Amino acid sequence: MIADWTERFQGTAALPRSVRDRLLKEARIVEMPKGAQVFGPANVPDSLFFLYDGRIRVSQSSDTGRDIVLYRVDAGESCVLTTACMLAEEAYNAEGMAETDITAIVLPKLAFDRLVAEEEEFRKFVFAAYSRRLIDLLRVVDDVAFGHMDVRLAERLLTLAGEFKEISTTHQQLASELGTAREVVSRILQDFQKREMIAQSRGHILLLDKQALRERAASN
Amino acid sequence: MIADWTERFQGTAALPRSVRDRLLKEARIVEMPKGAQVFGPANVPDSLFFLYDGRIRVSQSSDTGRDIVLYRVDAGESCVLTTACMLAEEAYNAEGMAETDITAIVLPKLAFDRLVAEEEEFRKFVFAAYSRRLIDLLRVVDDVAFGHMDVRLAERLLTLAGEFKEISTTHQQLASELGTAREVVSRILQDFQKREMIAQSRGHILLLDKQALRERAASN
DNA sequence: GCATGTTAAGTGACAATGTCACTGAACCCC
DNA sequence: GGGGTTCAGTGACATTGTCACTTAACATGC
Repeated sequence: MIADWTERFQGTAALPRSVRDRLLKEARIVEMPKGAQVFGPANVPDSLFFLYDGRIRVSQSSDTGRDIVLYRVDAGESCVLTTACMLAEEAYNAEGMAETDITAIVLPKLAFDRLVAEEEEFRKFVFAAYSRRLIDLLRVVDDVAFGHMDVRLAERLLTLAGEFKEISTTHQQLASELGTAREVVSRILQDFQKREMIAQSRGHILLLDKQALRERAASN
Repeated sequence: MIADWTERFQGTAALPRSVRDRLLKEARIVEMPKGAQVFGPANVPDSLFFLYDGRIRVSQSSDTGRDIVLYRVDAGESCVLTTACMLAEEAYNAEGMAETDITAIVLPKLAFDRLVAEEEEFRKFVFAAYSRRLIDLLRVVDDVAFGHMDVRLAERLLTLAGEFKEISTTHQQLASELGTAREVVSRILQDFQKREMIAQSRGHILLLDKQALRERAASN
């Protein structure tokens, strides 16, 4: 069904045919349905994880029931947080959740080690993945510590909408994106509505004035 | 002055003598005074950085003038954020600041690459360093997004004091540790003072009741 | 259709934190 | 010991978080 997944990743596509053939033998292909927990506190992986298709949302939960999204893993990327936690063997309360149906490549630790040692391209790929996530997290820290909620929400609405004008999501889900409470999201969305930047109905938000949202997202 | 720095790092102490001798030739030893900026937005490093002696505080600044401490690099650790940013070649506004006089080992990227490729021990060391920092940042996100300020402050006071009872720091510096405003720190410290958990004088805080502080740090 | 249960969203009061403009106190240096 | 500088205290107010609740929309079974 997947002819040759090594095509898909920057870190593997450039490798010699022989190495790729070996990888195809060593790795398992795993499919999971939308909504499945890919990894989590009760589910620490012992292998390396490369996302072939779909999208994973990595979030952190507090004991008080609030969540915050740390970053998303897209197709073609590796999920280094699993790697990190595997290597550090430390507890953590981050969770990876399949946001769509996903197909992933699971590479045993041993094969991963050999690849990192032997193949510079792959090594670059892995380090770049780590760096990317570190920088993602720096951004999250910056937002949470210093950002204003209306700005962050406007930004997130635009991101979630992409090229479309409508988002299917609840206030609670948006709150979990940003690490805040539902009531706060409701308040701000009401304000946006009053200003005719958006229209709302149960479970849906229509972005009426993306330009205004962009301005809000860029301010302060 | 430094006989053989390769003794000092987990990633290098276990290497064969020949490799370590080569490293001693390839790396430079750098000393910086307390207060110096080790790296920063205007000062992106092009080499790898291992801290031989001293301590570095890595913090992030907002445009509004507030700061937050992300983590500290202690002697024997590497500073992977520089690595990350070097590799990602992305802008970032984190800053490394020498908290004491420091002595560091600066390894050219090429030598680093070779070492990662050839030496498993070193590779483990580097990955562990990355993982550690990722997890440090997860902790920061958790604290900032979900933690209460009094709890975080109590915790930080205990950490900064270590085994001692007195801390020499200003309210402003504490605020910069936690990513909040000086006034907030002042308010909470006044409360601590009223409860006789601490005593204050200009530039100094005396921890009178560490047990109470520990309880506060553990609560909520 | 309609009753009923469930989930989503709205509301008001209050607490915690962030921001601003200012005052007062401690220290430093000549 | 006067004058400047840094540190800390203060009150007013804005934003955000928390709580307890109400109201509205949808889903389901009858």
